[in-house]
Amino acid sequence: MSAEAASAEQKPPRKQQQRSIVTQQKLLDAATKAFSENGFLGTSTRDIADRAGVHHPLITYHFRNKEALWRAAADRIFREFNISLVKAMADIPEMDPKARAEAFIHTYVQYAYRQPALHKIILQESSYSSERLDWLVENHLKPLYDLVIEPLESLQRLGVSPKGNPALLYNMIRVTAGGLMALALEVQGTTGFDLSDPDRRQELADMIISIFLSGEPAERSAA
Amino acid sequence: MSAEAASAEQKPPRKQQQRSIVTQQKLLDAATKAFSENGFLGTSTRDIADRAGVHHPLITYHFRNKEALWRAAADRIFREFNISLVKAMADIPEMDPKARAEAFIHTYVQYAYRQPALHKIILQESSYSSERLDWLVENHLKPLYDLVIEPLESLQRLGVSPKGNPALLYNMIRVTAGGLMALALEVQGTTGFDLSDPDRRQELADMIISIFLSGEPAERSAA
DNA sequence: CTAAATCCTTCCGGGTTGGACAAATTTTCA
DNA sequence: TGAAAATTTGTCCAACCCGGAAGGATTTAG
Repeated sequence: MSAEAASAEQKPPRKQQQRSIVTQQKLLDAATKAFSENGFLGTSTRDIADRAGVHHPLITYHFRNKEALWRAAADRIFREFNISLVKAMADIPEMDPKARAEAFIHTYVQYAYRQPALHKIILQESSYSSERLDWLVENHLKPLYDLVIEPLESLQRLGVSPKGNPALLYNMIRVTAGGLMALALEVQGTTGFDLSDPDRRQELADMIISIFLSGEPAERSAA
Repeated sequence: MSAEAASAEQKPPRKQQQRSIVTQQKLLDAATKAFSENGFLGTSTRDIADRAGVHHPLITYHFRNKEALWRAAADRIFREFNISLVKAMADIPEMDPKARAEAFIHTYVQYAYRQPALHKIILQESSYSSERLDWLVENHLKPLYDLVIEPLESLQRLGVSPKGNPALLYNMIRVTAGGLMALALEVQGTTGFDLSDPDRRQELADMIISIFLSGEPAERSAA
């Protein structure tokens, strides 16, 4: 809880106050929601400040400007997601790639529900090319892909995962696990399937696993 | 080519002029792109008019207001998609549900590429509940779902499609076929997979089929 | 208690918002 | 061909919102 929250530059002689951290979080939360709903261009800094219940000049104070705020918000989402992944992987032995893949999918489904912005922001930025999309790809999406693609290929060789282009396979998994969460409202309306129900999310995760990892889930099958 | 283009109410004593149809189309095209990029709130009518290369008061003239324009644009997308589906299904005998499912997937992939707004608009409107989302569900999404869900269940019973909640299965297919197109830019950047290449789309469709319809594609395997 | 960190208030110039309306232009049809 | 209808244009509006700057008030750390 010392100085680290993205605004420190050198060595601040004073430590960051608690309330400052709180408002930064509130702003990041609000920015995340707003940006994922209306995209970067469609979102105004004032809207963000309003959602956060904070005066809008605080954005300029804590983050340099709108662009930097977007970056900070996106950064946090993907960092947190990575942390969740690392945490989930920690227990599982490296020589059990199938179990690791299952953990990956469970984590993905859970995180994407808690934080649907994970996909919505990608979606928003995929509408047209922008420096933000490039930044997202370079700093978060590509690194994760590079990390995951090799184990996935080995799962294909083992006959656990379906054959075919691994990049496609990766994206299909990603989109069924996370992309569906971005559609939760519509899915609920159209099919009645309620993704806000934990059991239903478990069902989804299990189904993804059973489809993309052939056998049934290793231990936590609960449908 | 008589009166039918969404603004006719009773029996107009004069027929609609050709140029009027053209500007309506231009406006609908522009609106579709703009709304799918920036959502309803994030889009201004002036932006739409600019994209269409048309003076903005024409929006008020041809469509009543922003809301009605959104509705007309969404309506056209989903109608056209339905037409594509019907056309694709026409050839295929009703007693070959697997072939029909394959045609469904091919059509979905192709249409979602040509018109990624098909998914982007749903995505945009799924961010928060709105009358527009309700309208979308009631008038387009639910009807399609109701039409497709029963054959899909029978495919599951036949052992062609993987077991599990059919609503989930439907959405997984939908999202891998269409949702990926909304991410085309990002997929290209992250994995190098180029969805603008027809062969690649064919590869995707074939892979979806091989995963969700067990066997290999009936006749048009070309990967 | 004092100086730094944080927050609040106010202001800015300007751009944009959705929509209204009358005048100009083009097209249809008698 | 000419008059009426359909369509387009140009302009106006009143309001509101835009991102950001600046300085004074308040809270907090040390």
